[in-house]
Amino acid sequence: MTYETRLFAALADPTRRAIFERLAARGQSVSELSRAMPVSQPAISQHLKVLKEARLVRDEPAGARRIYSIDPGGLGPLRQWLDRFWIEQLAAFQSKVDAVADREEG
Amino acid sequence: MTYETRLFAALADPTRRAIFERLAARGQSVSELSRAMPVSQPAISQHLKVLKEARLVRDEPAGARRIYSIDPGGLGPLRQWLDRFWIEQLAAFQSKVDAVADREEG
DNA sequence: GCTTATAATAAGCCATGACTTATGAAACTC
DNA sequence: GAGTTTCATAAGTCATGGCTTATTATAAGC
Repeated sequence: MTYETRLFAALADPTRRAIFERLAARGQSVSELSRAMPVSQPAISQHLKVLKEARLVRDEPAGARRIYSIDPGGLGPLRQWLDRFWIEQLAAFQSKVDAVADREEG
Repeated sequence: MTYETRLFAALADPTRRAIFERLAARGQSVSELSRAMPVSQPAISQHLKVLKEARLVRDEPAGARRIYSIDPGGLGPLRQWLDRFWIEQLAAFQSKVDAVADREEG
């Protein structure tokens, strides 16, 4: 699986996005997340694994706990992907503008 | 299913992203897409349906054909979602800066 | 040291999703 | 108008994904 696909797939699940958004507000442990969410602890751990493999999240041991938090640059590739189309759309728009200009000249 | 989920889910499939990227370059018909891609015509139609429901793509009849193209504002919600975290991350950074400033003052 | 808390992994279940072939329905081409 | 092209939908198959309960490993606390 491509890294890009991993990224989009990680964000495609609503539970996983909810976890990500919680972590964006504040880093926290697995148990804290699982207490706040309507799924079991193993489910949370599995989601965190997927998020981590997509480099959206990182973890750090803290005693028996493990604090998960947002990986700061994690959304960078998503932004880059998005910007590609921003550019392309601009280019497409520009060529239409040019076409009109040419028509009015000629 | 939430609209946001539909959007991410639509982009999570690599074949579907490939279709989207082709259409970003140039609007084209189903048959044209299916000739260029390694899946059957029905598969293409099914993918286009998903992309359309995510408002990433629109279509227009042209005789027996049907020309699909990018929906211009389709990526807007994705950008907005992304910007939310951009802001949040900035805010988190700012509070750290403030903390350091307070420490140096006190 | 024994118990308790925390989190990861294993195994199994069920729904969904991506694909296929087959078919039907419009619209053009001659 | 018969044949052809184009596209959507139906139906079926197979793999994957998200969840559960059960279990194990590691660290804390008394």
